[in-house]
Amino acid sequence: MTNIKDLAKLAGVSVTTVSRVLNEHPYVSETKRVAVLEAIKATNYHKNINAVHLSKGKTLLMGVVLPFTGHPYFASLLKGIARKALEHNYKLVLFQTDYLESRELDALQMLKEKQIDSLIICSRACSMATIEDHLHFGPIVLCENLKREQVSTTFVNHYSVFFEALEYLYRKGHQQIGYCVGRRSGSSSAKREEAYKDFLVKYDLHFKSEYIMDNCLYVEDGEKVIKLMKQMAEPPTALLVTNDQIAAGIVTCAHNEGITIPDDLAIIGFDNQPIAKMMNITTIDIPHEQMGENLFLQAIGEEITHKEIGVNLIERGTV
Amino acid sequence: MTNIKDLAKLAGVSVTTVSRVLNEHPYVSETKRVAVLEAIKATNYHKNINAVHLSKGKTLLMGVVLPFTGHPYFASLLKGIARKALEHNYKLVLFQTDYLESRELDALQMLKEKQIDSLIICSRACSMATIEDHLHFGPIVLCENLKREQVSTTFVNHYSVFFEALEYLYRKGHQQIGYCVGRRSGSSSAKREEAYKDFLVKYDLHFKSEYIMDNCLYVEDGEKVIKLMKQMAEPPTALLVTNDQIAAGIVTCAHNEGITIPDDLAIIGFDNQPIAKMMNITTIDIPHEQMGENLFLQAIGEEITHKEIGVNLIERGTV
DNA sequence: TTGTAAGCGTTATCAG
DNA sequence: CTGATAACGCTTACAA
Repeated sequence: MTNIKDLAKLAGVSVTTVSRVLNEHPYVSETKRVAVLEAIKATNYHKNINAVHLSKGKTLLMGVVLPFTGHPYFASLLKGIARKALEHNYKLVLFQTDYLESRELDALQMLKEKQIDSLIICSRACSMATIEDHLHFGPIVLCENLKREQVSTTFVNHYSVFFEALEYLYRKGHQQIGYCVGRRSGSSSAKREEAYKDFLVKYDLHFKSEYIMDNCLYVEDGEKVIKLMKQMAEPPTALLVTNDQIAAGIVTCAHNEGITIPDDLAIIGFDNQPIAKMMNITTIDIPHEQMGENLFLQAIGEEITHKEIGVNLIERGTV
Repeated sequence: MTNIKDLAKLAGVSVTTVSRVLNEHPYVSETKRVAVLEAIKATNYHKNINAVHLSKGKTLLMGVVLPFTGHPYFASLLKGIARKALEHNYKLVLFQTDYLESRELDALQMLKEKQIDSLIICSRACSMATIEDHLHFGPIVLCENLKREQVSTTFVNHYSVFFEALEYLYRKGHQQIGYCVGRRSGSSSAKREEAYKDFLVKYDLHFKSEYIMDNCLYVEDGEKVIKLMKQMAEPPTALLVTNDQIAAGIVTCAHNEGITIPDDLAIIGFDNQPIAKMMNITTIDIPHEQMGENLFLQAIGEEITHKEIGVNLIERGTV
């Protein structure tokens, strides 16, 4: 494997000069430049990037922490991040955590060890204290509604979005409203639960814990939701479903079970995915790719910022 | 940022000794070990991994090239790869190519520059010649039906799988069979087209180019397929759909359009995704995660191997 | 415009 | 068991 020193010898110049043409610095005479270029061709030379990293203390590698890539929510986020990464010449190192804290710690460790320059955590499992402990090794950005001094965030205000959606359903005549989330212990779900309870108080409705359905992630979970509802003495007349995939599963399954939508059951999905359009599902459009882009930009930016992303209700046929 | 030299000074030993305790070598006296360990605690020391990489010439980083992560096929592959990566202490660098050759070249470049030890290409856009040019920089493994001397592969025999599926439909009485693929120019699709044509010849049926529908990737493409079929004078009575998502879209859409399944139209999906089970779609089970695992193992293995993965027809209600 | 030489932080070799 | 010292391959003052 030929290196910069060999090149120098071959071209009859110093390593510095070689480095200069490699990095397109000015102040290299045309003659020498050509000589070096020829040596490069002749030897099929290419840099050892690890040496560059060591020397510069930077890697142009960004870590991305997410529980799984298969879920459309994270896939969209990732798409936005990847787009900006490409533009800015960064590569992405993926950490699929399955919500295991240990995997998140792996990522934090790589930040420590300087193998990645910065870290985007799309969904956090570890404590904020742990995050803060690692902050001085490099920028960490989060995708949640938080406004700490030292951490940039991009987020949707799940509280107000949820509250408004609930009021929308209330105005449409619903008083028994349930909802499905992916992971009730997550920070977004906490905000949603808060909104839900405040909504109930405001309209003097009472809380039924069975109306909150947890662990809904994929289309097939729609079946589970319908089953749960059939077991209820007084099932909800409307459902907020935090992802269109599950909303689609519910709609399909309801159909098989002879439940009419929206008459027997109204549905509002989230994300405005293509499937929602196809199945004419009322949904809340959330620009995930744009969020991903913003996360990336924050991760390479100097200042700490907090960006709230706006959402948009798309009225279709399920309410 | 404290380094190994500082530690040595602090603990009153040589850098070599520090390195030894860091890497858990034997032959270090308990006294010195403890001294070093204490120095590590005291300084909150952590290795600079880039120096390790440079020194060792290895990174424990594996590149993964795929067009997009949102698609369930690639997501499953990635899941399998990630699982094994975790086990073997590798991290993954993601290259989302959108089938752009230039992005694939980025990955190849990183292999050259030793930033990644090896490369898994889940779906190839560049030529085999390009691949072969990079082979001596590190192992490259492919996910396609190919048996070259120097490249390991894990694959499904799309020719025979398709052929058998076609014969299955034929036995069920279908003579007008169409099919949908994601990317007709891909190597798997080429095999499928071959099988399709051979099937037609064998049973003396004639070829209709409109029966091959390209660019079907997501659920929503089901709508497109139904539209296309409605424009045909003589639409197919059965469809092979290379992904369950699209099959699901077709089933849903057909329903809306008053097309009865399987009477008016029979459907076989591919992949055996949960949605297929939920919607009772006959499908061909392909163990993608297992493929991903195998790809990873090949990428870190010494020898070149070629592994064909078996598939399994799941008979349900759409044929 | 060019080159020398000192880092960057480890690991590996080899002699003791 | 221990420690000098030479790699690893590149960047970057600094001097010329």
